[in-house]
Parts: sequence; C-alpha cells; structure tokens
Amino acid sequence: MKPPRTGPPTIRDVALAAGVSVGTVSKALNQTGALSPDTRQRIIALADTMNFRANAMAKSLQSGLSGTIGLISNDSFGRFTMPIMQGLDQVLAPLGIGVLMANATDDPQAEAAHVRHLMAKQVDGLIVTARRADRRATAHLAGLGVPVIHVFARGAPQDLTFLPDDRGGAVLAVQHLVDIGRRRIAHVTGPADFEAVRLRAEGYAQTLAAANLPPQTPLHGPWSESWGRAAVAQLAQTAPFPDAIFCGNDQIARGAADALRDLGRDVPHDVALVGFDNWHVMALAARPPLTSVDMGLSDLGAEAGRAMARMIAGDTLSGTVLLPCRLVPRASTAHQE
Amino acid sequence: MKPPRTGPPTIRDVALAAGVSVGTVSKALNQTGALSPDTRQRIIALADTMNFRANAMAKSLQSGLSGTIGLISNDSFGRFTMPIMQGLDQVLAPLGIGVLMANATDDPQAEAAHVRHLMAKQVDGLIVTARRADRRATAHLAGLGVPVIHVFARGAPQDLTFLPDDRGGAVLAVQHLVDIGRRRIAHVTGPADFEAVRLRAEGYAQTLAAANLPPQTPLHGPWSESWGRAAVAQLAQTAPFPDAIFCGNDQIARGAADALRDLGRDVPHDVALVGFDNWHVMALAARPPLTSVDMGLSDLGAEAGRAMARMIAGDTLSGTVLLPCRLVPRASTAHQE
DNA sequence: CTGAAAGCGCTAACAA
DNA sequence: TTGTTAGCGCTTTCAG
Repeated sequence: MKPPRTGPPTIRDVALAAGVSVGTVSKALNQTGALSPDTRQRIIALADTMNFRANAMAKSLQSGLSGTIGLISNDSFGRFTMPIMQGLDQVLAPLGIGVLMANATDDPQAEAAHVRHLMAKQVDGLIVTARRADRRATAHLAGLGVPVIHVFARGAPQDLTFLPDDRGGAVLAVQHLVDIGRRRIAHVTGPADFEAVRLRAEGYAQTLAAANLPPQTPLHGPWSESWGRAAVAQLAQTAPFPDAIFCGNDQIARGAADALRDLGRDVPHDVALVGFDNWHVMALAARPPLTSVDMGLSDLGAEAGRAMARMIAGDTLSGTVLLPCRLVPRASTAHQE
Repeated sequence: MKPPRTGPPTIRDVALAAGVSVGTVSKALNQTGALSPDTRQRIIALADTMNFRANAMAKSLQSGLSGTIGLISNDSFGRFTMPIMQGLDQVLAPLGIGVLMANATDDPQAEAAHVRHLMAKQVDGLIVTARRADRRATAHLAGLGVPVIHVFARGAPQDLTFLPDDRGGAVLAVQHLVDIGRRRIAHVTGPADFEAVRLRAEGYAQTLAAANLPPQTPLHGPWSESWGRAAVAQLAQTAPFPDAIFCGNDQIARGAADALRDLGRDVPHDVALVGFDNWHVMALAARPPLTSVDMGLSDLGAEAGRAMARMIAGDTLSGTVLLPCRLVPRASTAHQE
C-alpha cells in the first residue's frame, strides 16, 4: 500500500482525474496538438480547479531552458542596477523568465566565480551591468554558450550592448541652458577616464560651438558633492564667472549649488545648473531642486530584456544600441522674470 | 546515423569515457555510495578535464529542489534591498543557492503576481523585504508550501522575521550624545506610523530617563531633508535651543545640518547631530559628515540566508530575531576642546 | 565494489 | 482525436 501521493498535483493527477492520458493533458494545457475543443476546455478547467501548476523543473529539463537569466553587476549601491533590473523584470516576468542576481565586486576573480555560479544554475543568458569605468575586462565571459548582453557599460565588441546616449544627453542639457539665455557655460564633470565623461564633454563642446559660444575646458574630478563645491571655488577665481554650469552628475551639481549659495550667488538667477542622472534623492533634495538629464535606465533594462528574449529564442544580435536621454527641468534652470 | 552529440558533456559522456556506468559516475562525483578510492579519483579527474558540470535542472527535477529562492521587495531605490541582497547572496551562493529577484510595488495585486511568478519558478523559499511601514499585508503569502522569511519589515507572526534592533540603535545614539556631554537632546524623526519610529523614540526616551535628562516630545515628519530643515526652524522658535539632535534617518540629519549652518550654529560645537541608516551618500556628503547608526543590513541578509538554508533542509524556525545596530562616529559629534 | 534499472514530471513523436 | 512510448540528465535502490 503506497502512501497517498502528497505535494502539489502533477500532470498525472490531472490526467487521472480527467480520465485521459498525460499526453492529452500536456497538449490541452500547452495549446498544442490536435484536440477536440471541449476536451481541451474540460481539461483546462479541471487543471484550474485542481490548482495544477506545471513543474518548472521538469519543463526545463525537457526544453533545455531554465527560464532564468543572470544579472551580474558591480554597482554595490544599486543606484544604477535597480532601475535596470526593474525594466528587465518588467518585460521578462510576463514571459516567464526570472532574473537571478549576483552582486559582483570589482575583483575579476570574484566576478568569475559569480559567472560560474550562474552558469551552474543553467541560466539561459547573462546581463552584465556595471558602474562604468571604461570597457571592463570580460575574459571570463567568452565562450559561455549563452547570449551575453551588456547594459550601461560597454562590453566585448562581439556582444550586444545597450548604452544611454551620453552625448545626446549632454546636448539636451547644454542646449537647454543656451535656450534660457546663458552664455558662459562651464562644465564640471567626473574622471576623464570614463567614456561617458568624454562623450558628455563632446556633446557640451559641440552644442556650444553650434551656438557660437566660447567653450571652456571641462573640469574633471571625482563624482562627489565635495568636488562640486571645490570646482565652484576654482571657478570663482577666474573671471568672468559662468552664468551656467553643466555638471557631470547630480552629486556634483548639488555640491555646486551649495557652494554657490555660500558664495551668495543665486541659482538659477546668477548661475543656472544642470545635473545628470536624475537621481531623485539628490536632484529633489538640492536647493533649489536640480534640472537633470535622465538616462532612462529602466528603458535600457526593458530593451535589454526584449533583446534577451529574442536571443534566447535563437536570434543572434550584436552591436551597440544607444537609447536617448531625457531632460527633466526643475528650479535650477527655471525661467527668471 | 545519429548526429554526434553536441552541447555540454553529460554524465553519460563521462561514464562512456571512463568505461563505467552512469550510476558509478554519480556516486563518484557526489561523494556517496561505496567506491574504490582510485576509481573515484579517476572519475573525478576525468570529469574535471572534460569540464563536466552536472545539469542543474536534472538535479532539481530529481531532488525536488530548484536551488533558488525568491527575494521580493518594494524598495524601488534598492537602498535597503541591495545590502540585504548582498548578505544573502554571500551565504547562499557558496551553498549553490541562487536568488531570484522580483521588484514589487506597494500594489498588493502586483505583489501577488510576483509571488505567483516566483512560485511558478519553483523557488525553495521566499525572502520578503520592504520599506517598512507597519506590518504589511501578507495574505498572499499564506500557505505557499515553502519557507517564508521576512527581513527588515515585520511579516506574519508565524513566519520567521529578522529585524534590526531599532530601540537598541537609538540607545546607542543617544547614549553617545550623553557621553559627549550633551544635555538638551531633541529627537526629529519620521512618520509616527512606522514601528521603527516608535521603537527609536522609546530608546531615546529611556536613555534620557536613565541619564536624568529631560525628554522632549519627538518631532514627526516625512523622511526627507526638507523636513530636517523645517524641524530645525521649528526648534529655533522654542528656547532653550537643543545642544544635540538625534535624527530618525540620515536625510533628516543632513537637512538639520544644513539648516543649522544657515542659522549660524556650528555642528558639532553648538549642536551635535546623529543620524540613522549610515547611508554613505548622505552621511559622508553632509557638512560635517554625520555620526550615524548602522543597521547592519548585510548581516541581516546573511542571517536570513543561513536561516533559509536550514529551513530548506527541513528545520522549522519562527519568531522574531533582532540584530544589533552599530554606532559609526563622525565629525557631527566629534569631541570639542 | 560496480552495474542495471526505475523514476523525478513533462513533452513530442508516432501509433492507433 | 486520443493514447503510448521514449526520452531530457540525474540519483538511488537493489542485484550481482
């Protein structure tokens, strides 16, 4: 006398209950094969009342697809990763694809271990995100046998990469400053070895040139508020003082705003300010709230998700896709009467 | 003539190459069964050179365990979730357990959908994190058939919950202020409907009482910098002005620091400041850098991971575990000569 | 000490 | 239109 089966109902239980074979149930539930409409309906209804859920592991073993992808990132604060993850999940969850996270560090050794762990879990694809210094080492990502997509940080050239259009974002920002009548527009930004920094500086220079305005040499420093403050102090020593500053990120912009207030310069009246990232905790808390460039990270994630789904289905995609940025105007560039 | 097998090597390939049976390979690789030491070694070595990785899906189907758990959170910025995730992954990855993420919102409907998605992926357990308003609705988490652990936010009473010791953290903070000689210690904090807010207020009151100092009614407001500034303005209207403020989080503390500077009050000389969260982007960027209470979120995650591993193995755990907070002293309470 | 065989839950030919 | 059967890759009795 075998113990009365326990646990969730299997396809067998449904077949038994419906008085048909397992194969028939499978066909009914998957909308495949040729079945009389009413057996199909009957089985579907029955499965539903029995609360039957097909065992994902069995399906996976059968199909060779785990139905999960790996997301590997080295952005420990999650400031960039979370929005990307959100966009990703939003398109992948409805497709029945799950996202396995692995927090890597900058240690390539540890990162390789994470990749191994994810591969051992049989992920159907890998999304690689990173704080973006320049192109990162990706040796351990070669020949994995699954699609690899890079988001927000450039990866190996043969892989598909999604990036925000940094140059375009800078154009948006600087053109906005030009449009509100600013003429002496400075650029205070991050370390020069970031590709994004170079691209934004290009967008800055090119927009000024198009407007026949004098470009200024970008000021490079760390991505911090204190650098923003220091940069303003530096700017204050050389006349004429700018009437606008395009900042490389919101932290720098916020530091600049604080320093300008300490100097008695009004933002936006004396100096208009634009940041980058549209990081709400910074942009909204700053005094005044910062106009900023939004990189649309969740869109980036969503696009990567769609591409991943296609690649899992067999398409082969590669190259670099730039997604547009969006300007979010706030008080730091508000029109003055 | 069948096509020459492709794809990763299976246990069959190893068995063939080793000239033994599949069962033997399984035993060798899993350190189970009774095998002669040298066949075991030989097989292990061979599998290694063949770069054999046991198919996780087949193992899962066999064991009934997917080797993944779900992490569901509604903290869209990831500020609280990421450190928890990190601790979790740190203990779970070496155990071969992956973490599937689902970004819920506050919408219970959507959250239920996420839970269904995770359950469909056959997760072996569920970790629930949240921005913590009070005990959240958890109806959709009942009777899932897998262990559920709540981290950082209180869940259903029958589930295991890991929380930071908010009251203890507050005691640490206020005692520190007492120790550096402050006597008029105010408390500016978040909305009163957060359990954490109530607990911290209790710790505050109890520490003052123990030191024979006059307690002040906590000032409640949103978790924002602007509330920190507003609260200082409010405090400024009632003499005597405090010589220390214990703030409910780092954003409030930072707002307070800014407002105090605008008022010409020196921090820490005139007013010492302690924040909560030890959120680096706030605590370090503030002027001066903030002394803060660290909730040890990654420890919380690590503990939850260990507990989850035990529960998956069959242990049944429940109740609420409080983990200690840690005070991180910085310039905002620095000793003055 | 090792091999053979059953079976985890499901899908997909192929038969009936 | 439906049932039967052979696996997917692995573990685990049970024989030998």
